[in-house]
Amino acid sequence: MKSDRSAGKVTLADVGRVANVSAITVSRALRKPEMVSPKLRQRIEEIVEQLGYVPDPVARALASDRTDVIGVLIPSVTNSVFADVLRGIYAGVEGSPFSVQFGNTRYSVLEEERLLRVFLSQRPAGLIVSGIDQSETSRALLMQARCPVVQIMEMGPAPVDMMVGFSHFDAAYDATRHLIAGGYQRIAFLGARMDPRTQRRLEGYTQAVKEAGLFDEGLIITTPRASTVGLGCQLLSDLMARTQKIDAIFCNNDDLALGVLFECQRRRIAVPDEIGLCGFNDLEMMAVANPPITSVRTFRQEMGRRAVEMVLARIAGKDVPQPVVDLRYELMPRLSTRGQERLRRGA
Amino acid sequence: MKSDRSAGKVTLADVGRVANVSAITVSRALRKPEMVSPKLRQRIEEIVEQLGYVPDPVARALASDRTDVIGVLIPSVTNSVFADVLRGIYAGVEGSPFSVQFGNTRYSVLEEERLLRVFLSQRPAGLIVSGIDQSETSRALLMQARCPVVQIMEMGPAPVDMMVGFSHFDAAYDATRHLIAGGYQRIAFLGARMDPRTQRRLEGYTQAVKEAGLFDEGLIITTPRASTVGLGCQLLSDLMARTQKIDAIFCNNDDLALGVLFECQRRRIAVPDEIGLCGFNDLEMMAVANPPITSVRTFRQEMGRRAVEMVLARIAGKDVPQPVVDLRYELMPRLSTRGQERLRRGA
DNA sequence: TTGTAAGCGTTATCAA
DNA sequence: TTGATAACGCTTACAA
Repeated sequence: MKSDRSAGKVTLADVGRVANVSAITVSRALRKPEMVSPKLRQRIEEIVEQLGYVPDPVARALASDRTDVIGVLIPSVTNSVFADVLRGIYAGVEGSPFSVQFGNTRYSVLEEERLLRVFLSQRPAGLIVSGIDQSETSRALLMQARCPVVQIMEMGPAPVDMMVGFSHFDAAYDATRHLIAGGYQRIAFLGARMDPRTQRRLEGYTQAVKEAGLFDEGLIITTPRASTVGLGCQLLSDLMARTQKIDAIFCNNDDLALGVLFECQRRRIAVPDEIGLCGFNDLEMMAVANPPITSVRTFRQEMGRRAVEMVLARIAGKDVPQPVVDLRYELMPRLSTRGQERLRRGA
Repeated sequence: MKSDRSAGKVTLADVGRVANVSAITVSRALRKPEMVSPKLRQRIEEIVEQLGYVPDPVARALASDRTDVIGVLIPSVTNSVFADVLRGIYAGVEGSPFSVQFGNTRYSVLEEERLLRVFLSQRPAGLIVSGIDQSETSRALLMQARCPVVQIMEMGPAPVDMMVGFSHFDAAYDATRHLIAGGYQRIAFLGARMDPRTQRRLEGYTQAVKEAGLFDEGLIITTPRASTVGLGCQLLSDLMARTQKIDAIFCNNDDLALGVLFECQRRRIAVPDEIGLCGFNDLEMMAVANPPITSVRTFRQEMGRRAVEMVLARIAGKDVPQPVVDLRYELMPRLSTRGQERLRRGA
């Protein structure tokens, strides 16, 4: 007599009983069909169908010491950048037997460490973590992890295992070069949140303006606050209060850029004729804003998809020929940075 | 001798061995401290610390027939509305021993049903599902679920168990009344995605304009495509191609509204003087757009938080005095719908 | 307050 | 190709 705890639950043994075989044979018929004779296999499949047997992932996990869960650690659920990465990750596991478990580190290295311990104690099939700035301990935990690990969002010299991302430094450097090439001389930088990736973008900007002899610390405004459109408005106000002598603004992301655009509209500052404007990430709205806003396109969904692909390949025992993938970025020049050009052309 | 599968893993039995007690006592010391004598409890805690014992959730789940996982089924990971709900859900489980497992139904009732089966087979501690339009089967599955269930995002007459949301019909009705009260006569409706919630908003709009004798089917444009800012631009173009005789637009969400604003700017259509504009959800950017855009504020994070609270209360065996919570909405009138007023005042 | 015994549903191991 | 047995680490039920 079955205990009432397992009320109604159909088990491998139940199927086996009906099929007159042992539970393990049913298990094999489902997991490794080639190990069971075709005739028996078919019979078992029918009975499974008929009884409505559903494998129990918890029991499987305990017995086999592994799960079908890929752990994902990201610093934010609301930041649309990470929402896009998540979408890519979802697309990646789609159709596979694997599922995804997220952890929100809230930009905290310590919280990341804590979550990592929790995740690792749960025998993940794979681990995807954001960035390359883990704590020493986290890094050690990841190195010891008995599953594939992918670091996403950035490129770095010492991958824990696998890596897919792009250089935020280079991306910001190139965007700034674009502004300089367009004739802008007084290029401000607006940065929010200032997580490691934002920091690197600031470094890229700094290097570019320094090389061009255009560096001015007074043109850099940063805040630890999370970026929003409203913050973009405010940072522009702060900037204008500080100095009127700017002719371009590089925003560390598109939310800020949109806010800057709105605030410019309100202040009757012409974009791009008086101020050039460049965002980062190339959110969908950038291309249809008025004017369309120059941005740096990043491949966020692709990043998630590739990370999952790499994990799955490794799990499948396949060789991953390219364990470090640089997805690059693409500068999307639009009207918002054509001010100097137009002026020169006498527009 | 321990098998090598459990390499290095510290178990309850290990702790018990060192403490000279049985495994079950250690288990109790950790889960129900009041059942173990203070002295022993403290000794056990020390040894746990010292040995670095971490409870194994998989084994616990198998033995106790329940997990600490709250399943969440949402139709989209990218839609910022659901991203906000997720944030609320995260905030809700924060600090509790519970974790969250998401499933993305991609607006498909069938996919929802499939995921529901998967989730239910995993003994969730609770279930949070979106909307009230589950399939018959899903509904039956939910009714049978041996865990608390919360439907979020909407209000409806027959909750499966608990419910927290608001009436999309009422919200849209009130927003449309606001436009009518402002003197607008030819009010268009722009709708994307057309999921059940959007449909109900369309119904609310329809009722309001019909009551006012302002209904005109030609003013309604809908598309199954997902809403984006770019789509807002395009729908405005479609609308203008169809008729010039409109003086206000109610967009079924803020993305569309923003696109409409940009497109109006491009076409030199003055908002609000020529066309009034109202969005839905009141995303952060609405308040800082140029002009600020009227919208209907919805309490998305709050919805997630409350849903989790209700689940946790029920798990804790507490009575949930209010199993159906209507979070309402708030009309946020802004400059974008003051056109007719201003005209009347001769502005 | 503590312990014993018996599972939970599956898979690994070894044997037939 | 199939099966018997023993885990996996924990908790429930019952006993002391």
